[in-house]
Amino acid sequence: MGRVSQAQAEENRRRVVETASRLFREQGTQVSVADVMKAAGLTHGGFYKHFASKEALLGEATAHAFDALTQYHKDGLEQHGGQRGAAQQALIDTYLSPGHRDSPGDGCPVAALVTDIAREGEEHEARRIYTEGVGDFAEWLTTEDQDGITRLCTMLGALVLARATNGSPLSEEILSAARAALTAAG
Amino acid sequence: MGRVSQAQAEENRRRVVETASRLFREQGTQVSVADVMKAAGLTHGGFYKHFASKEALLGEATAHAFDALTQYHKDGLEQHGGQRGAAQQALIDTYLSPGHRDSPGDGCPVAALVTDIAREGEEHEARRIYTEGVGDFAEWLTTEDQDGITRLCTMLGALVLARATNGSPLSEEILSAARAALTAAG
DNA sequence: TGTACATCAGTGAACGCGCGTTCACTGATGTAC
DNA sequence: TGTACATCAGTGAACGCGCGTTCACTGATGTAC
Repeated sequence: MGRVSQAQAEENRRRVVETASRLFREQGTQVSVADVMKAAGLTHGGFYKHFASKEALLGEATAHAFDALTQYHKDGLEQHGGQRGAAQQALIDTYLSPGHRDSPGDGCPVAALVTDIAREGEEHEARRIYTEGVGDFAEWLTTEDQDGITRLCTMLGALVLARATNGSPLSEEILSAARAALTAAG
Repeated sequence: MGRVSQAQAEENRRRVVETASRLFREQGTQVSVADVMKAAGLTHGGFYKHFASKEALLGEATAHAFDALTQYHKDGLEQHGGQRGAAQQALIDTYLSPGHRDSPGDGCPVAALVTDIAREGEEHEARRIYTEGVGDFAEWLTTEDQDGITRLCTMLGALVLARATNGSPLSEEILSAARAALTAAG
């Protein structure tokens, strides 16, 4: 295959970032460059025409996932006619659903990347974006009565625990216990 | 070096498991067999005299960490003269301290291994032990008024989030917000 | 208690493999006239 | 609008390296007499 149009190249790049964003959340950041490129329908050699390094891709993939999260929050608010409380409750129910537990690839990046980010150096671009995203999410969850940070901790803790115990009845118990707690105190 | 006494061999094996238990919690399960052996003061070649595979080591290392957790709970209860509420409150304060955040290697295995375990197959020994450990921990945290599962979710969520945002002021905010919430609702 | 020898914990080189990254090459695209 | 040529996105082989695992070897330990 020879040269490809600028529009096609741009589209390919976008698809690589999107694919990486999904695979990193699904399988962790140790997914290989070759795996990402293959899943995006390309060969691995061309990777460095678009990105300086795998680290740079992680930065962009993280940013992409958090942009999607922000958009998701906006859409949710709009769907509930701007009623914050209703949008929050809907988010909580979706967040703590078996569906979200079973598809980390297009789910919450705060939960999916939490351990990988903790192990990256503090100066990493992905970590800066992550920290900012956590702050935004917590703010979004804040109510008159309840601290958003604590609510986020409970939601995220429940999701990652439900994933780690998936296959055991305990996994469902975790999701419903957290859902009940966040709904009652809401 | 030639053969080593049975007592020495047993001691070496114990040290490998202990070292692995620490390194897996600190850096994740992708720590290499060679790294573990080196940190235990041995060369990597002898590893397979003691363990069938790296997976088997992960199983034993996970079991070791959860045994230590159980012991920690028992000790805590004893130190507070068998008063469950006081022991729980002391645990929560330690759990959500910067000290625990900064030393995952000898900290809670539920938090340190959560993502790695989620990515292991459901039939893995380490996962069985992990799930059992989560159930025990949740039971230990239960009070008359509050569900232990939810409390565990909040604690664990706060700890992993504080680790991922470490270096930012948000990290300390997360710890103190969760501490306040878990103390007030006790 | 001493002696002869089998055992086996630990060593370090080696195995095939996949990693992140580089590079010479291809040939359609983009551009200068 | 057509033609000639430079550009460069994508390919696939190759790089050095570290991985999990294997193996021939060493020599102190454990045991049989």
